[in-house]
Amino acid sequence: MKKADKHQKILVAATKVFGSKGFFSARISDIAKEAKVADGTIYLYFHNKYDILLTLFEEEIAKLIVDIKAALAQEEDPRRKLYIFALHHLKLVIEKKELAEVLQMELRQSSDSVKEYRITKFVDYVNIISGIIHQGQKSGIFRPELKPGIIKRAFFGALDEMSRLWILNSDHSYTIDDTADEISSIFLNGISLPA
Amino acid sequence: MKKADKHQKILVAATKVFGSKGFFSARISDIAKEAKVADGTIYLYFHNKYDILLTLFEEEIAKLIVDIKAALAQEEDPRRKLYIFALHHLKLVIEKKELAEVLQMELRQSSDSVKEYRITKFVDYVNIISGIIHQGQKSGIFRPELKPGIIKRAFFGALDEMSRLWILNSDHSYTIDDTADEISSIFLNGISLPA
DNA sequence: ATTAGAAATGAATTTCTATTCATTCTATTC
DNA sequence: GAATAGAATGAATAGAAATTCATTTCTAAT
Repeated sequence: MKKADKHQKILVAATKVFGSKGFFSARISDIAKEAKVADGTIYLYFHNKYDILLTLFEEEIAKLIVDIKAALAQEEDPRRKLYIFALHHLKLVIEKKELAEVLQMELRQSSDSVKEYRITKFVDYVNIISGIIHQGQKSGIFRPELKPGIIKRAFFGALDEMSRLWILNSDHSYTIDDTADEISSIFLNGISLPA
Repeated sequence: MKKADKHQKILVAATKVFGSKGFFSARISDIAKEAKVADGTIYLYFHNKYDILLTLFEEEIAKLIVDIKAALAQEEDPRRKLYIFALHHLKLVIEKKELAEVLQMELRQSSDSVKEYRITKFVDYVNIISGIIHQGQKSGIFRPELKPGIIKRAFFGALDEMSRLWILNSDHSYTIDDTADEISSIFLNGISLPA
């Protein structure tokens, strides 16, 4: 097995274990077992437990950004773009459940040391939303008085919360497409009827 | 000092410590020190570390529900109610920063054991939102085709994400009122201009 | 003032697990 | 097929903290 393969294999295992038990409750030996390597082997590829989490986070968000940007490039209309972003984000939850769980956690971990780091890659991701909003305001489609900085957070928060619902419940009354549609519709048109 | 006081004193200390270091990185001895009691004393009031977190969560959410319901009772219009909910939720972040941090974490902790429990009280809280939506749909103010179950999550998610921003950043460009206003405005009216 | 019972203490114990490293395995080269 | 270097192993170590409990301190009733 190539070196890169084992690195990857450990990351995949770690994603699974972190996703199900959470970072702190996850044991190195759990990850090792899942990856079918010895405990010590993990330290040939990562500095320590936390390093596994960070690497995971970095690499996966980077992939996500590439994917979503490619999908958005196909589309001109900011309204459609918002929908596409929602769809992509929610798809992640279906296709990479464990990863989604890890991201959710990692983002919230309130430990001062974690607060420091984190940011960079994730900020890039969320800024894709404000880019869309901005474009829509420039072309006169979105209300100009709204602050992209708030909207991006609100939109991301809404999606993130839906993801959590998906992860926690197993019922799944709604499809991904319906959910993406409803969320983007709420943001685009609001919930009030015209007076 | 009365027994109940010490119970409370430990909870307050725990809120502070959990909020700043996170549940797992928080030490019982940190909490003891903060509460100015001996380590062992904590075990006279709580079964274990996790029990502190759960109690905290339960008691505080219960208070929050009472508060917010009282505020809502003053108001008839569902649109105003949504704003009031937002305002109250965001105020929590200002007034009880540490508590807000604990709630954020606790909600996300993905460890199967935690997933089990959690729910009850928190569900009650979020259901206040769907109650408002429902009322608005019944009285013909909100679009009837939207699903309250999704909206409540989206709305809560948006607020929760704003809270996180507040906790993480110290810049705070916007006031609480403006933010509550903007978030509820987005939900009520959407971001698109009339065609 | 005495004292029984409750409450609090914090050093000692126990448990748990991340990390290390001496040893073993594997594959490549001559 | 022996030699060598790189990779992998997993038992042993070390450190950290949750929890316990023998002892001390406080409280209030008589």
